Amino acid sequence: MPTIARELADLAALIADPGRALILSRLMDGRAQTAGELALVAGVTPQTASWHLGRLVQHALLKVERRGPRRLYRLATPLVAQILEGMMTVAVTGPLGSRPPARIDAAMRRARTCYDHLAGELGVALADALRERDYLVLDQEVGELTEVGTAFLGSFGLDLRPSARHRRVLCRPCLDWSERRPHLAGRAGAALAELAFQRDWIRRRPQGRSVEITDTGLDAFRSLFGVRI
Amino acid sequence: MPTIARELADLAALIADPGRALILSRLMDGRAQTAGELALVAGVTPQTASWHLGRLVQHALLKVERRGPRRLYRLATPLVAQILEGMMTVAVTGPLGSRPPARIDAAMRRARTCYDHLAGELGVALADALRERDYLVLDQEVGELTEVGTAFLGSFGLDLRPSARHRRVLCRPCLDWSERRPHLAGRAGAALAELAFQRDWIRRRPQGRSVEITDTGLDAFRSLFGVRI
DNA sequence: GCAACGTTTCGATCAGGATCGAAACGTTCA
DNA sequence: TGAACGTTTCGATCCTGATCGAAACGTTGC
Repeated sequence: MPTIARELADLAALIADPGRALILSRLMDGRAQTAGELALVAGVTPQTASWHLGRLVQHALLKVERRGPRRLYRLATPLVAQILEGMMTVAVTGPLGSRPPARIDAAMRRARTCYDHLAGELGVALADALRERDYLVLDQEVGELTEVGTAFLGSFGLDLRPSARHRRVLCRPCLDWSERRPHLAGRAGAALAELAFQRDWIRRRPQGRSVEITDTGLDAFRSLFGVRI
Repeated sequence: MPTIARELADLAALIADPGRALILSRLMDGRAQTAGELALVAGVTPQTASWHLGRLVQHALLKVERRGPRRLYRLATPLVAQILEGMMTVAVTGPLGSRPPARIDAAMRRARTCYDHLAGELGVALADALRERDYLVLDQEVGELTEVGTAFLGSFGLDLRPSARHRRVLCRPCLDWSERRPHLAGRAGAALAELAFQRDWIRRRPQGRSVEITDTGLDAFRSLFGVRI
């Protein structure tokens, strides 16, 4: 009877080291980083980081790709990001009565990417706004884009019509760990985030996965989507 | 920037101990167990188990309830079960090339409960059968009961009409870690599992969360649902 | 109130793994 | 080919946390 519990414990042990958790958290935007950069993120020497990265690759949480003399590490699959995000939600719910928002980084709470879509106050406010206009139906477990919603997003050039070609689901809720309410994920969430980057409404910060909302972005989110933020 | 990663690491450390993982795994059927029973499950002395249980309660993974001289422990919320289930999926995907099914307990793989619904070969086959008859649409991220499906399940006395009263979602996919394909969760999955217990199609085994499929159960699943198992 | 039982607290011990210095490896570029 | 750089391997050290014996605690039932 033990085996699956053992696998669970082994996986958890892999995430349980503060340095490795920092590395995983850093890679949750889906981008790749070199071993040296990740050593800085984890706050350890390169040789220690190498040991950690080796373990993460060996257990298939990360995959590595050689780019010249350096090695680029990234999350092995989107599923890994999704599980880590879920764990963060549980982690923050934490000790009863909760002490959560206080200890959370302000920039991360404001706006960040969650693998390929938007999260944080911005992500949740965007989902709320779309819902208020009846573009979207979304609760903690399921989500659906309405016809007017599809048309509305289509007016920005996003093709979100259901299609057999795409294996990926159109619209899915993703529980936001900092806001504790769902934001928009799936193909629709990813397309919206991509649009925001392209129009310079948001910009990636040099490190970390928090993003900066530009002035034009703030205007756009408010006037075009009715976001209250 | 570090804080959320730190929370993640702390949570993972909590699950990373083999004994605690066994305890959590044991409680994933949603039922409560006494401290003494859980000590046996974890394979440690009562005082060690007490130390583990204390940590799990302190970090809000478990909640405890006093029943006379003994204390009953159970998972704090369904979200905890959901996350653990997700972690198991990632854990089993594990090392490239995979060595998964071999090390997994046969009874668990055959049929088990996943908090409140059915999982394992039985759970996945049931979802497949419902899908083949166009009662259900289900992929890895979203699920929906069709009108004929709602009517079909209604003929067993299950009231699965959408309702504002129920906060809980009707139908949701849950990735099965042993089969690596989605099975049916949400209100519909829970109702179906309850039906199966009531009609004695399946029985809980004394310990663990695997279930036994009775002879009448096997007949019922095959003839009534078209399950190939 | 006392005895019995399940459970927790305390204290000491022990082990696994994270860490870094030193050195080797492998790739790129001159 | 040799030098420079990023990265990994090796070896030794150190520290956190899991473990159990012993004892205390709290509840129930007589």
